[in-house]
Amino acid sequence: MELYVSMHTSLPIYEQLKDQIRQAILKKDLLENDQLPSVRRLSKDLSIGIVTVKRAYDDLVNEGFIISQAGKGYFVNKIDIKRFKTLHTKKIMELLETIHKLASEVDLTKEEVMSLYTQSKEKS
Amino acid sequence: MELYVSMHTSLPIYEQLKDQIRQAILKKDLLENDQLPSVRRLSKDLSIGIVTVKRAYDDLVNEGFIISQAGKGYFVNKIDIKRFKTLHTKKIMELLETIHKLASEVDLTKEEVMSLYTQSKEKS
Amino acid sequence: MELYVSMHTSLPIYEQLKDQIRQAILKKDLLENDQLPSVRRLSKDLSIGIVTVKRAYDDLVNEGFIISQAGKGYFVNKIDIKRFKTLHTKKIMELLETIHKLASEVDLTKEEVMSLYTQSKEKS
Amino acid sequence: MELYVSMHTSLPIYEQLKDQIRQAILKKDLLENDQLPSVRRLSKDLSIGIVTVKRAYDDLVNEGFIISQAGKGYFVNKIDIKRFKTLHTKKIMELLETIHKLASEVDLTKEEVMSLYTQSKEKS
DNA sequence: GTGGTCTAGACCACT
DNA sequence: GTGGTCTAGACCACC
Repeated sequence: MELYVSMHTSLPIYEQLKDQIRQAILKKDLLENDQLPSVRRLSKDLSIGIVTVKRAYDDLVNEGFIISQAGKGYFVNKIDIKRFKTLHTKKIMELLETIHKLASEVDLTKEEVMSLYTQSKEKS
Repeated sequence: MELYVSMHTSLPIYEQLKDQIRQAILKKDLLENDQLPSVRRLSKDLSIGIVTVKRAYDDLVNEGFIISQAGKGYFVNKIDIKRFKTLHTKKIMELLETIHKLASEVDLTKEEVMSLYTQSKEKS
Repeated sequence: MELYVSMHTSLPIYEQLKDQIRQAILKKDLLENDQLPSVRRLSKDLSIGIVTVKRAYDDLVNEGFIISQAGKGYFVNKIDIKRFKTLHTKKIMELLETIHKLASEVDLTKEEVMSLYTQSKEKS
Repeated sequence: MELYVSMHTSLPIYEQLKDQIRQAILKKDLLENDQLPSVRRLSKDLSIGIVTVKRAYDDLVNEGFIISQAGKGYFVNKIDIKRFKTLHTKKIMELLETIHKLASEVDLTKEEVMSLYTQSKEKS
């Protein structure tokens, strides 16, 4: 798998790494039990700090995407994609309800909110 | 101003009060320095607990809509409605970006998110 | 973590709790995702009312330090301490500008304002 | 008395007017019962809207600096400068206490806060 | 078990 | 009179 980082963005490096690895797992580019590059190796290849890589890996461990095996390395965890999607959709619903409340306070219609959403998609 | 609460809704009483007072201020039914009903008075009039009224008032103080003067009462604060709307829209944009990120992780299309939003509107 | 409250101070109990928990998070004694004592537990341990504990926790949720998960408990939120300090300093600057305006209206010199600040420090 | 407004500032025009008139009264450039320029006159002289002038005058009436006499105009009110100073100093003390609390949360020393104050003075 | 909401009192300090 | 704080219960829904 190919990982890369950009210095020309406000997104922290470890977040960039997390996003890519998460995506790779969800798109099945990385499969269960696949080993991730070692912290030192990735640090060298991308010319970034060891701590930064460690931070990304640790976060992903916390999120349940990967597991750490002491002395061996980090490996892709078994993911229940269905459950993952359900949780994500639930989170999105919650955010939408918050938005709905905020929107009603400033009299924004559904169409205006959708237009804002399209804008936010184009930005990224 | 007329305030009322309904027991036949899932919306907490203090949220109902907050919504009504917030709207009254935004619609200029309540003007700067207007005094709100005292906590005890409103508690009696609506047959609800003192703490419930206070909870609503305190939240509105936190949101900057009203101010409290110990020993005198609660009063409508000076609000820059334009600034308020700008901040609100900005907050909505941020939430939409978070949603966009989450949605891309589970391959939800714009249309599917829109449909979820419509659902969340219908619930309330 | 050890929490305690004193009845021999004018500082409200919930403010004492908030201060201690906030400091613990900022000093990294409490880390992301750490669980706080349950409302009932802390209420019993400190011999204070449930509502008082909840008031402290809810305020900290509002400030973004912790999050609540219904049915599970309160947990330390992900905090960007740098950003937090920047925002705090900005807020202080704004207050100082307000003070500056007020001070100029009553011809208070910088030294007199400084002296008032020292007094306010001694009170607490 | 000379009044002027600048378009090259973020401060609303009516705030600029209020500041100048308040200052004039406190510096005794305007004395009790002095008549202010009529709303229409000032609006023409400064090439600003009637509503803007009215807004400034009304705010000053609210603050107790001037009074409106229907059909005659606006006049400087009797000001208890001592009381005014006391109230202002009290307000400043409150703001300083808020600052003190914020400062202690981010470990800012008294000296650093004072330095920020000096900066805010230089900006204006 | 947990938090979320609500009630019905109480006492204090300020105006 | 007012708000500010606090207690000691209660019921619900979620996990």
